[in-house]
Amino acid sequence: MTSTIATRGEEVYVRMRGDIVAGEFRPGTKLRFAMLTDRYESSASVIREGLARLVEQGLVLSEPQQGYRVAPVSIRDLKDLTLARCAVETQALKLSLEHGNLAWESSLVAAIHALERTPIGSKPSSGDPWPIVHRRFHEILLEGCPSQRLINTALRLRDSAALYRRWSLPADDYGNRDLNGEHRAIADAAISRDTESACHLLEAHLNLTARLLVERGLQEGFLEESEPVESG
Amino acid sequence: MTSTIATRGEEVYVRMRGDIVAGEFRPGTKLRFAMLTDRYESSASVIREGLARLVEQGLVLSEPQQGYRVAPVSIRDLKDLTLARCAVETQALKLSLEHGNLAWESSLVAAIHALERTPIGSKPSSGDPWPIVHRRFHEILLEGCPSQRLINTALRLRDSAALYRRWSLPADDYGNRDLNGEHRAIADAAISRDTESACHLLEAHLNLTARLLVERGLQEGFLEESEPVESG
DNA sequence: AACACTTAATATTTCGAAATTCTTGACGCA
DNA sequence: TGCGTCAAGAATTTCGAAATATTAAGTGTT
Repeated sequence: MTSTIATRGEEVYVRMRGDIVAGEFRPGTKLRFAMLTDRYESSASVIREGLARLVEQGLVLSEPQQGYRVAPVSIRDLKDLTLARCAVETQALKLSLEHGNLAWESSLVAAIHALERTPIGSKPSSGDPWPIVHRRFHEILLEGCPSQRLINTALRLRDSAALYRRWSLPADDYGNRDLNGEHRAIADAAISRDTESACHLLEAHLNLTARLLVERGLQEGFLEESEPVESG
Repeated sequence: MTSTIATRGEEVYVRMRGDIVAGEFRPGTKLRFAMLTDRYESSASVIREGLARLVEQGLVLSEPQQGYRVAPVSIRDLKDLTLARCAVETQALKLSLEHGNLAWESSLVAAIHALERTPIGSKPSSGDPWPIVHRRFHEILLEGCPSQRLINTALRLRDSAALYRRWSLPADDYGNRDLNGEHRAIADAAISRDTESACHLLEAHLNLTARLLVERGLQEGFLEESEPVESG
């Protein structure tokens, strides 16, 4: 099941990516080679290769001759990202509903079933299964789409958004929100092939998350309108 | 005007990318380090860094322990790509028409003016200005979109499509087609903020190109339904 | 001839150190 | 005190070679 990783570079890349998305490094922090070579037990060349890929995904920022840092978060960028996600995910969802076969429909039923029965973790922790089940649900939602590139684009944007979820939302705010209800509504619309409704519900779902993140982030004073340049 | 490039790695990346998009290397061909280090006068580490970024963009394929190769082309992938481009570009265009201001509108007028007056090159050559003006037109079309990420996504997909244009369409086929007319129609709809028409016209434009590429590619026997695994 | 095994050659991958650039802080001077 | 200069230190970037894996060739056996 667990695929063996062929090269050290690939392994380092996967681990770095996982650490960033999981929130091991705070957005905006400098990623020093001394630390990285120590942590991932590889030479600078290999680390650098992984960082290059992460830069391309927008998870890491490159500052020539000054190294790399975790992509900073900002309200401006969150709005930008949310707009892009709404655009891409609704289109992928539309195609998914139009082309998804019975097998896809069934896997979606399974996914919403599992999601509704997985308790929503109260605090961000690496052992919490909910984010994984949640991500899987949204992924399957799009999986009927015949364009793999479009699906990949959506998933990549989703991973960028994961940074915001991890860093600005104390998870007990989930309580104010009927997340299961939202997901159920989207799934039901999808299964009954109601493209119009499904897309609107998904868009509302994404926008609501973004709005809550902004409100919560502002309270914490963590998200800034302008991107931070310095950070200890 | 020409921005100085900060690191050798960045320069190598830009050159490799340009060479691939311009069609210096045939799709599917192996990119050997001996050749690359010689051509770009850099060590393997630097080359590898650039390749990692290109892999992330889908322009290059990585085969662990067996090196890298230029992304192969196939009809299946062209359809996948075209579907993704229609989805993303129409959404970006829609947002662009909704948010683009007068400055954007003016630059679009300038772009279509320049495009109509640039002769369409008859054969693929690096000195031909038309592809650049053409790309710029489509780029500006989207530039009113408030989400930079969405624009970037569209441009990245467009670059992947450039490989197909370069490798399967002998350019005299452009003659059968009123390209200027298509572009003019899109621009006019955009300027008069007719979102519906503009999106449909753009989608038709992209689909027609894809259809012609398939027809032409099949004639040449170059594009294959399945991706080639071997190539001398 | 066909196949398995071993060996040589070739290519990729990784490392550790050298080269380069940036950052820091002290010093001299207005 | 404030400011520019300059050296010392620290970090990034690049290289060239060592290590590892793959491919090709050769040898012997059936």
